[in-house]
Amino acid sequence: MAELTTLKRSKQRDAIVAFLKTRKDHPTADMVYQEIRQTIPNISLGTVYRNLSLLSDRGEILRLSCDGKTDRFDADIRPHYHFICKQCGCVQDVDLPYQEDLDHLANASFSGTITAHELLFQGICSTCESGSTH
Amino acid sequence: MAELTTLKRSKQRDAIVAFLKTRKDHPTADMVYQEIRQTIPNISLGTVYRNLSLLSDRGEILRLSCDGKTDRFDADIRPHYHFICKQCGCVQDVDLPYQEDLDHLANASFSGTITAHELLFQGICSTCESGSTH
DNA sequence: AATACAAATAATAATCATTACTATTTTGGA
DNA sequence: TCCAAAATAGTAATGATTATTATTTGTATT
Repeated sequence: MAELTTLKRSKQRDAIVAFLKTRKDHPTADMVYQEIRQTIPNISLGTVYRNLSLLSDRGEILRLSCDGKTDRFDADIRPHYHFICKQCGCVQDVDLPYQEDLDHLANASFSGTITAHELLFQGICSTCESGSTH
Repeated sequence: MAELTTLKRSKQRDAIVAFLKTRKDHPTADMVYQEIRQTIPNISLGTVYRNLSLLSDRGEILRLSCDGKTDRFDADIRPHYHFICKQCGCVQDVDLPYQEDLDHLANASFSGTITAHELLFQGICSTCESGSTH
């Protein structure tokens, strides 16, 4: 996975990272693609996927699997939790510090070794709550 | 999603549920298919997918999205946590009660309404630890 | 600045998991 | 037994992602 080859910069990869840093909604690969096309019209979708995988393999961005469907990407690599709205499917950050004690608690009765966890909250986002469309 | 149509029994669906109840490793749709074929040789993969979706929509089984790739299914519908091995990818149950306080903590600083969460632990399973293959 | 070579790209094809379609069969109540 | 709804097998289609390949680009070295 994470081969340690020498990276060479490309304006495509730079644009992908720069775009991700402006966003807090954890875009999918296709959302990144649609956005970068505005400035680099002939960028290939494969290039977007390859760079997103390369960057997350190297730990420069986070890959999130919130629904079973498409992965999302996050330029904020600090450990933090996420929320997904059951109605509109939007993904947001949750302002709750990483709970290390969960790893200790779980390890106590686990046969292998637990080193980390991912926590995904579910519910209804504020937008869906106000505009009652159900 | 969850249409409330009258169910009619089928030996295919019965076999799927019965099989899932014998397993604690949260099989994928294809694993279910491969197993059921042993007793119902001409079962269709589409039938397996349709029934797994139908059953999880009705809350009779759980659908798990542990890696970004393929969904897994669990006949144990009580809220509980899971573990995925970073080395072999196996999925196991974690013996830790559902932490309701996490939902309260997260809600305190959240704009919408959080009703539940999913928690996935990561690390190395005991099998990978003993057989050191790296 | 020119050279050289590895890395990156665009474009396309291929793969994998999953869903949709359709004609036929099965189920369970009238 | 009869019938309509539900379920099925088999197949085609979809959507997300990865692989392939010929060409282009970045950067270290002359």
